[in-house]
Amino acid sequence: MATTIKDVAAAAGVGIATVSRVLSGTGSVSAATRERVLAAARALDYRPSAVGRSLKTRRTGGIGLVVPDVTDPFCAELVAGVLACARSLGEHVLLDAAHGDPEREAAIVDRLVEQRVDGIIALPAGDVAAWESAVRVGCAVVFADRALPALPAVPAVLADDAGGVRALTEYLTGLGHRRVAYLGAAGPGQAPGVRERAFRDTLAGLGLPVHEDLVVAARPERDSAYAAAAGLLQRGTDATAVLAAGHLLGEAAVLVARELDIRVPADVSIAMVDDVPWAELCDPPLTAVARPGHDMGYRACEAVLRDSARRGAHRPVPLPTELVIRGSCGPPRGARGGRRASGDPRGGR
Amino acid sequence: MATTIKDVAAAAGVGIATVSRVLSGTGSVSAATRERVLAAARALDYRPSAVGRSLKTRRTGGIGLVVPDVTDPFCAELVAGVLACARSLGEHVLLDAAHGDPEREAAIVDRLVEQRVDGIIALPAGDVAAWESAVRVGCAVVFADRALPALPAVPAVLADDAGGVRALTEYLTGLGHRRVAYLGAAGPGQAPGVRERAFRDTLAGLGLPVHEDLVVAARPERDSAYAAAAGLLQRGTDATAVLAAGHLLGEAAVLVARELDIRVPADVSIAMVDDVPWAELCDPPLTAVARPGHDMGYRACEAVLRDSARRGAHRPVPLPTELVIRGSCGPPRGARGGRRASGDPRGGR
DNA sequence: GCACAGGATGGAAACGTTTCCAACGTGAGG
DNA sequence: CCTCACGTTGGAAACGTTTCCATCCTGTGC
Repeated sequence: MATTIKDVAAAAGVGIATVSRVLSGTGSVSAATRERVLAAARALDYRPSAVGRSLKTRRTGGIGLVVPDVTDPFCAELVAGVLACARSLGEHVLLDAAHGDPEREAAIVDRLVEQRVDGIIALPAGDVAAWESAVRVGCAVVFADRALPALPAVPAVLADDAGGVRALTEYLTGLGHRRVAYLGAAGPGQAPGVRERAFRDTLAGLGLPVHEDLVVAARPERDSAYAAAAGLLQRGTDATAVLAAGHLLGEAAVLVARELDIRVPADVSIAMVDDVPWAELCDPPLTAVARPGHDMGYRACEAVLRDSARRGAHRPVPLPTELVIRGSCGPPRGARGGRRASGDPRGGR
Repeated sequence: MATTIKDVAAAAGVGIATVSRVLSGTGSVSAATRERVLAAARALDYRPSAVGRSLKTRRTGGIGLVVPDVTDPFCAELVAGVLACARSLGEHVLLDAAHGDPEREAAIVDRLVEQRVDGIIALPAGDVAAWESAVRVGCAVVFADRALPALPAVPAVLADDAGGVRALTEYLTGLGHRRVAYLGAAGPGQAPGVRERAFRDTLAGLGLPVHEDLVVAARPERDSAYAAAAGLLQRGTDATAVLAAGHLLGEAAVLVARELDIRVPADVSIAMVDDVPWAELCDPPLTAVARPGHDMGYRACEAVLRDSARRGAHRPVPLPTELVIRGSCGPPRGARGGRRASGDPRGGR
């Protein structure tokens, strides 16, 4: 059915080795033969089969990409970066979404290994065993955006989240806020993430107390984020600013504030990590920490191919973030009216 | 280096055919042998090679997906749908972005054909030749979201864009608008798209005139959209409502309106096609026509695999859209006699 | 006790490439 | 005129599977 190199060889009246040489450009062939082969290939609509080639060359030219969710703007940006790099390096990309489910992630990784991708890039959900086994069978793996502490040997391309949160915390406190809420902390049983730690450390470094009641736990999912934001903003608005640890948290904060008729930034300032497109569209535009998603994807792709060439030169320098100041943050309410931020009651509106 | 089926066979003391039978579950093997093989496979960390298998079975289990841009929320939604279906059908997905460039698209399609994907799903950019050649060599192709008029033989999964625009147009005129602008028309030399045609037809059907000066051309790209929106809204605001033909156009309209201090919906109503997440976040929340991106992706994936089983049963029924009414549209300014903006039936906050 | 059915098993071919290696001119240098 | 080098060329092996087919063995029915 499908035409193979053999058909082309027969049609051109040459051996298959010659066809291969012509089409791959290697070796030497006379100009006349080359023309004949090319003509035959064109006439027969011949498309070389990558699977035959891959079997022989032991390289598929594919790289696997595992993200939590393609519809997440940050993930999408990162995917775009990987795509861009892959294209420029002549590779293609196998994409799948794990949706935060380690089991699903394990299944995806297994499949990618079976497919013999040249390398895998992942925003890991946490299935340590699957990743271990992947690297054990010799698959190049690079993490992006976040790493797995249990697997320090796997290179990771990270953003300077801590620096971003620090800049944001300093900015808010610099505006006069003394009761800054942190939305998106780790749950009771879990270890705090880098962002939460940066938040706490920055406040501590500034000699300011961390109000534990303002550090609220939330997973980066819409319902969890919304519930947490509602819980935070409903109970008398004693926080004068909210630092959302991710764009889903920020979205929730904006939504809840609007529903509760809390004015931004007059009543409460809001800022978040991740400068997604809608940050500029909402009213007022949201101040955010931009993380270089595209760049991270691009670099992860470079790294995974470099690594697949077996030169494991880790470059653990985190990529810089940028604080993008828009209109959603101002001085704490009452700061200009004589009422000091310290004993600020829940006067509200 | 990598362990193959031969190694497993040797380790288990059986033939490779037996290993294959055990691992693929076909044929009959004694329980004892099965255990021995399984143990050997586990001990050796054996991962069957999909490329070997694909070569023999002539199916790769991969499907190609070509979109304009992964960072576009609608595309991302569609990709997610394809991913979901592919997963449930045991396939994997090769993704690439053409960025509206036919040449790039052709290169991507060529590569996917080389990779011997079981089928290709695409939001085509327009490279007719590449698609023709792909179907000629026997590759199953399904278009999604838009079709290529030059290739009527390729099945397409479409949304009822015309119905959506009609609903939106009727809604706006129903609010009393007589000067509705259409943002995102085809350029001078090009044929109008389905949406523009639906807009015109609906007005005509209502016995209302189409104001040609309010039908402004724009490509669905940020700069083009912004320029068009600025051009439209700056020249005295003679339009009382803007129908944006896509979310990028809608975004531009919102941004320009804010910069020009045009109140929405008091001064001008804005609505758009594509109910992307930020529509709910902006202020006021944007009325939009929701198109089932996820569903379209899912169905396109089903169709392409059905089709690859060579049963080309086209189902050209367009998927329904839904008009999601939020706060960005109200009666035209001055409709109530004075300049009263409050008392809108649709309170835009 | 013997033929036969049928389950279990291994050998080998095939899938479509790439690439090593041998063979075959053919022209040049001795 | 012979040899040697070199550019061209084709055969064949290898890559890792699946699967057809033949073989072997164990019961079973007569």
